[in-house]
Amino acid sequence: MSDKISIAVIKRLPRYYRYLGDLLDKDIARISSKELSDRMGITASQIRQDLNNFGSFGQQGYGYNVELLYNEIKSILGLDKVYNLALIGAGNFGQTLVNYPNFAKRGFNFVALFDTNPAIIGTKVSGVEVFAATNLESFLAANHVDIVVLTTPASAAPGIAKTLAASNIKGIWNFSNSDIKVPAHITVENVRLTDSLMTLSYRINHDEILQRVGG
Amino acid sequence: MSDKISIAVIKRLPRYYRYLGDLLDKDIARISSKELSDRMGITASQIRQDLNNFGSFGQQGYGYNVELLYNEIKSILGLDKVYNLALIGAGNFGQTLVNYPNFAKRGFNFVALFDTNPAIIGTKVSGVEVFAATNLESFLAANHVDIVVLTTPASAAPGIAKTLAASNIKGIWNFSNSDIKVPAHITVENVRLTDSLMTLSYRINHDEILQRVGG
DNA sequence: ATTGTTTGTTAAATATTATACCAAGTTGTC
DNA sequence: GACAACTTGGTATAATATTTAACAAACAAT
Repeated sequence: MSDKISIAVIKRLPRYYRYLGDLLDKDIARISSKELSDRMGITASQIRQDLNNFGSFGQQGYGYNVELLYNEIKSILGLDKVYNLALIGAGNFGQTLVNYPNFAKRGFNFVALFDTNPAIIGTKVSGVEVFAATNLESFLAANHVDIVVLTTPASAAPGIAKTLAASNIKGIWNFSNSDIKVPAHITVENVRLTDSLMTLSYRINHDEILQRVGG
Repeated sequence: MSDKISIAVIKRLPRYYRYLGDLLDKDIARISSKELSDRMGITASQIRQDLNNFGSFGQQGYGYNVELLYNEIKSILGLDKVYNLALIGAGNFGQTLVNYPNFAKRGFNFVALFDTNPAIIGTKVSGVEVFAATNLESFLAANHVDIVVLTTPASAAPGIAKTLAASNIKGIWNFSNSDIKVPAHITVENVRLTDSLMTLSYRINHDEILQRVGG
């Protein structure tokens, strides 16, 4: 079942999840792969194949029960669980993430923030305290943290990565523009805003019509 | 030359650019594909093949001149130009982007912000004025804007997309969680933070060691 | 001159991704 | 309850993309 699912499939799951959520909101109870195909601009065949990586959720002659499939994908994505997040780098950008209500709504709860700036250490952001970065190691040792959100300048990232490597966190959501190295048991998900903007810049200047939904 | 470059190659360019910038900072004047390979964790063969999509920048027996290659990639990415940006949705997240100094440093200049919130219309963020969203269409008609940064809630996106479709902007940097539809002459680059977090969630729960640098 | 380096480029190998297909199970209708 | 219309699951196939290997040719260095 969970055997070598391609990364391309995994990256499509959140989009399926979003569309199914929309259908749920519209009280649509069932949907066929063909109908979903029309809405999403993906072939019905691919939709069925994607889903069948994880199990058989549909029924011949009927299609898929929207709510059931929604919950299946939710579970596949691990969104039926709750996660403790710690954020490192509580500047402008970091604070914006903490303030964003949708993460908490989905079970991603910030439990602590860390920074080196004395001006903000001791303050709270959305009710979450900002600690001195020097406390990071002991905090991670004493508290359960699943995911570290890294929003520091690139220069600070390697040092932090070393601390994280020795902790028992499970994942890093890395917004810093640095290739961080940690052991394989820690999963790193990179978000590279400047890279994304540069890619857009490239495509604007070389628009040989390779427009894709992936964008 | 600029014929059907694969998206995978394009997405590696910013990373090359970053590494070359680091080398420049360290006053390293030349580098071979082999050496770069060791630093970046990419095969030398791939590096050479990637670069040769755009021209012949190296020299046998010598390698690559760092500064020259850096500038070539800069030019390939279109970073030797200046772009006018308008941001729609000047909330927390939008303001953070406007305040981020690195974009301006790279030639991406915000010229106007738009929002529907009366409380912030008329104010300035980093010296850039916030206009009423109703003025968007006329502003785009009267001013040169290359890129629109879309940081609104998903619900607002389709309506805005319609306005943008009729404008002469070149690209959209879309942070809204919506699949926006515009004519092919407008390039859309999506940044999906929630999708990224969901992908991380999935990988944390199914870590079958498919750790990749792409992350 | 000669040796060692290193590129550019073609070719081969691999991997990935997407599509087509159809038997078999359901639904809904008459 | 039989029949027609749907629609899935799964396999097979096709298409595409990506990566690696290999090596002649060009250059550097001494």
